[in-house]
Amino acid sequence: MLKVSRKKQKAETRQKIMDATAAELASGRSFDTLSLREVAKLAGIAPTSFYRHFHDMGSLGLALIEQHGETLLTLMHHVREQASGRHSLIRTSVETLFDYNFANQGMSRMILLESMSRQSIFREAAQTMFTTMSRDLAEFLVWDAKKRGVPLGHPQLAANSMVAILFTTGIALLNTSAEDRSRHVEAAIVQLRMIMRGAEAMGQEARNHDPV
Amino acid sequence: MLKVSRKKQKAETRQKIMDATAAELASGRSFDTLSLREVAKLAGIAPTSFYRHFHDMGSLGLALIEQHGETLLTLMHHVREQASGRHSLIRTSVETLFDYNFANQGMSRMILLESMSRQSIFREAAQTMFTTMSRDLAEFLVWDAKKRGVPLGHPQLAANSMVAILFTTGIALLNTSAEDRSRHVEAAIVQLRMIMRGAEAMGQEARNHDPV
DNA sequence: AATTTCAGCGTACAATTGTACGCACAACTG
DNA sequence: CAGTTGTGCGTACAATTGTACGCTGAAATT
Repeated sequence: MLKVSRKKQKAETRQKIMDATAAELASGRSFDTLSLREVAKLAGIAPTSFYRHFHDMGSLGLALIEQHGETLLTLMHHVREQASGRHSLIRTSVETLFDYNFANQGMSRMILLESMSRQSIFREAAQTMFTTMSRDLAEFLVWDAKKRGVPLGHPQLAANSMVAILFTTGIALLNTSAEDRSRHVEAAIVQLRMIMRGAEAMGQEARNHDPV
Repeated sequence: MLKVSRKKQKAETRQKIMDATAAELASGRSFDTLSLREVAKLAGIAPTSFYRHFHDMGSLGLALIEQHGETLLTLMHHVREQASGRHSLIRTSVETLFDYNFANQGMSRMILLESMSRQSIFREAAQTMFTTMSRDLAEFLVWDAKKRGVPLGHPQLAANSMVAILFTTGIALLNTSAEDRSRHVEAAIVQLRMIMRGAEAMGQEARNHDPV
C-alpha cells in the first residue's frame, strides 16, 4: 500500500495537533490561554477540522498528559534497570529526569501547573501521574535499602519529598541560564541525599526504640 | 471629615478590585483566563473605570503578588518570635502557614503557579518572594542549630527543600477533603523533620571529616 | 464663588472566540 | 464499479474581548 490509509492519515493529523500544541506550550504559553482556533492554525488545519480529532480543548489536554506520563514512567524504569549496581543511582536518575524535562519543557510545566490548579479537568490526571511516580520510587527505595541492609524510616514520605524536589527544581531549571544549570543540578542531588540521610536516621531511631 | 475624600475613595475602589480578583482566584479560576471586563463586573465598576486604577491586568497581578508576599513574610516572623522557646517550632510554623494558605487560597495558588510559568511577567515577582522566604528560613535554621549546639550541613539547601515541601503540600491541601487534611499536615511535619535529620547527619559527617 | 481636576460611566468598534451547517472529494465497502 | 463513509474546508453568527473617546458631576483648588 503506497496510498496512505485513512486511519494512518487521521492518526498523523492527530499527532500533528498534539505536537503543535506541545511546541507552543514549550515556548511559554499556558494551556488555557490557547484557543482552539490557534491550535488549528498551528497544526495547519481548518478550525472546524479540529473536531474530527478532539471533542474540545479539554480532551486534547488530557491526551497530552496521558501520553507524557506513560513515556516518563517507562523511562525511569529503564534507567533503574540499567543503572542498578552502579555507584550513583541518584545522580543518573536525576540527570535523566532533568534531561527529559528539558526536552519536553512545555508538557512538564503544564503537568506540574495543572496538578495544582483547582477546578481544572486536568488536575486528577496530573496528580495520578504524580502519585504513581512517588509510589514507584518508594517501592524502589525500600528494595534498595533492604539490599544495603539499612533500615529506612517513612519511605513513602521520603519519596514524596524527593518527587516534590525533583519536579520543582526540574521546572526551575527551565528558567535558568545554561551556566547556572549544573550548579542547580548538584544542589538537587545534595538535597535528595539529605533526605536519604534523614530517612536512614529515622529508621535507625525506630530500630533503637523498638528493637527486633 | 464626614465626606469621603477623593484619595480615600480611590483607594477603596482599588482594593475592591483586588479583593474581587482574589475571591475569583480562590474559587478556582486561573489568573490568565480572567478578563479585564470580568474583573470590572465583579468589582462593580464599568470596564473602562478599571484603567483609573491599573494600567492593565498585568499591573493588577503584580500588585496582588506584592501585597500577598509582604503579609506572609511578616506573619512568619511573628510566629517565630512568639513561638521561640516552645518545644515544636516546626509544627506551629507549618500550621500557621497552612492556615494562611487556606484563608488566601487564590493568591497562594497563583503565586506558586506563576513562579513556574515561563514568559509570565509575574514569574520574577513570585520567585523573589520564594527565595526571600527560603533565605529567611535558612538564616533562622542556622541560628537555631547554633543555639542547640548541633552542626548543620547545607542549611540553605535544607531550607530550599523545606520551602518546596511547604508550598507543594500547602497547595495540595487545598484540594483535599477536610478529614484527610490533618493527616497530610502530619505527613508534612514528618517530612520537614526528616530533612532536619538529614542536615544534622551531614553536619556531623563534615565535622568528623574536617575536625576543628 | 469660580475654576480645575478626575473617578466613573456609556457608547462604539475591530478582533477573536467557539461552533453550527453544508459541501467536496478521496478512501473505503460491498 | 456503484455506494457509503468520513476527513477537511469555507462560510456564518452570536459572544466576548481590550480599549478609544467624550461626557458628567462632585471633590479639590484657586
